[in-house]
Amino acid sequence: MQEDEVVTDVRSGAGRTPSRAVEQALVDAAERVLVRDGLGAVTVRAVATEAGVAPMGVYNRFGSKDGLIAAVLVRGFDGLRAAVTEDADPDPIARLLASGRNYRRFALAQPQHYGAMFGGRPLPTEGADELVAYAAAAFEALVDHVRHAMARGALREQDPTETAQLIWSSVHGAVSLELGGAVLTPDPAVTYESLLHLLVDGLRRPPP
Amino acid sequence: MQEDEVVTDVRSGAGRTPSRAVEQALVDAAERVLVRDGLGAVTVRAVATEAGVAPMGVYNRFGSKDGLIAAVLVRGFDGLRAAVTEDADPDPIARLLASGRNYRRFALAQPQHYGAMFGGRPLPTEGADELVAYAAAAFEALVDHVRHAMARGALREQDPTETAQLIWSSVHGAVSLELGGAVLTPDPAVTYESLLHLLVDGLRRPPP
DNA sequence: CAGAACAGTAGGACGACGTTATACAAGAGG
DNA sequence: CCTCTTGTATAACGTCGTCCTACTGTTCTG
Repeated sequence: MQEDEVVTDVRSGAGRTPSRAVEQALVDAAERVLVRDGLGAVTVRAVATEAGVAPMGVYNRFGSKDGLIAAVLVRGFDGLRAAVTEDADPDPIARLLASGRNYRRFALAQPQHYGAMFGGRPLPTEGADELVAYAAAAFEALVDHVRHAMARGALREQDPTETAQLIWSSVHGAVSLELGGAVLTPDPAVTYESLLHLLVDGLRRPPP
Repeated sequence: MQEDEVVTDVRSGAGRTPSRAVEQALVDAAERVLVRDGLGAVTVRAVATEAGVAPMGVYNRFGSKDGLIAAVLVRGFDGLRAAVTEDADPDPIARLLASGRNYRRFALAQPQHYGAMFGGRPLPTEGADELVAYAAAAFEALVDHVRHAMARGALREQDPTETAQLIWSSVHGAVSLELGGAVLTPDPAVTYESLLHLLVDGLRRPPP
């Protein structure tokens, strides 16, 4: 934790520290436990057992339980960014709609990840910088789509961050409520689709 | 827990059980601890100490820690309903906008409550019925505003629940992200105002 | 090639948590 | 007056996150 230890060379994989594999195994195990048993079941002992290492390994590698969870959430944010980025339809509006649908699909497919990413209150302090960077990258992907749409004249020109924030707020709220079982309409998918169209229609460039 | 014990009469307040006061004291204490130290600090022992009773009182009165927290959240949802209901401007659109602003004001004024109401994942099982009822009442207040606006011809006619769900999703998402420090625009209040207008404009009855 | 220095591991221990079991005090019914 | 129910208080159990101590294997120096 003091300062970066300069590793002179990489040693072709399993050289200096044979424990980079342990690091990977711990994150894998934590992710498995998270998906299988929920965030509450992600305990240091359970993850260490699942990974086949001693509980102390968590503290050697990640500093604390929060550091380990942060490593898992980094993967989550990266997956979210990938979901938002894929299906880059050339048509700007189609691309935005696809991003919104993929956002929801990701959240419903990885509800435990999504809940831990946005529901768990105090974001882990350990490894928070990396976490924020990955979260910002996911948001930036959305901003890029907005910029693309504005450049093509498909969305009203204004600060892209402002517009992206509006979209993210609405989309996150809808997904968050749906995961919490608080969507009271008969078909959440239909309501979500209405929301997406409400957003893009409202943000469209008004006809000349 | 078996079945409803029929209390023959009310006994003018402090009759049969002198512990209704203890119940009140525990909820008050839990609320104080929640506001002062956050949800994580709401432990059975801490609340009992704050209320000046033994930890067992929590289990006698509420069955579990979750039951106690549910009692606190009932107050929270009631406050949220009150916030959404107040300022019932006769103009439907003004009323909707005021509700949205009051919703955010409530969340920012009671961030710990709001976080526990929507952020804490497994909603407490104990007293869940009452909790759901109060949450539904808050949502129903919004549905009423939407119905009022539709009846006056200010909003496009469709299922009011559907429309209210759209509004709630967006508003909750914005507030939730703001409480989590994830609003990346310079002035969250301005962005929130944009969101409110985007919603009401998009839901307005199109000109004839 | 031998010994020193050291990062990483293993296991147990500490305090705090939610919860439960056991023993005790106080008011209602006969 | 005795009994029985009801609620309280104390102490304990198991698990959690975290830390301390002893130990092992590797890496560098001579």
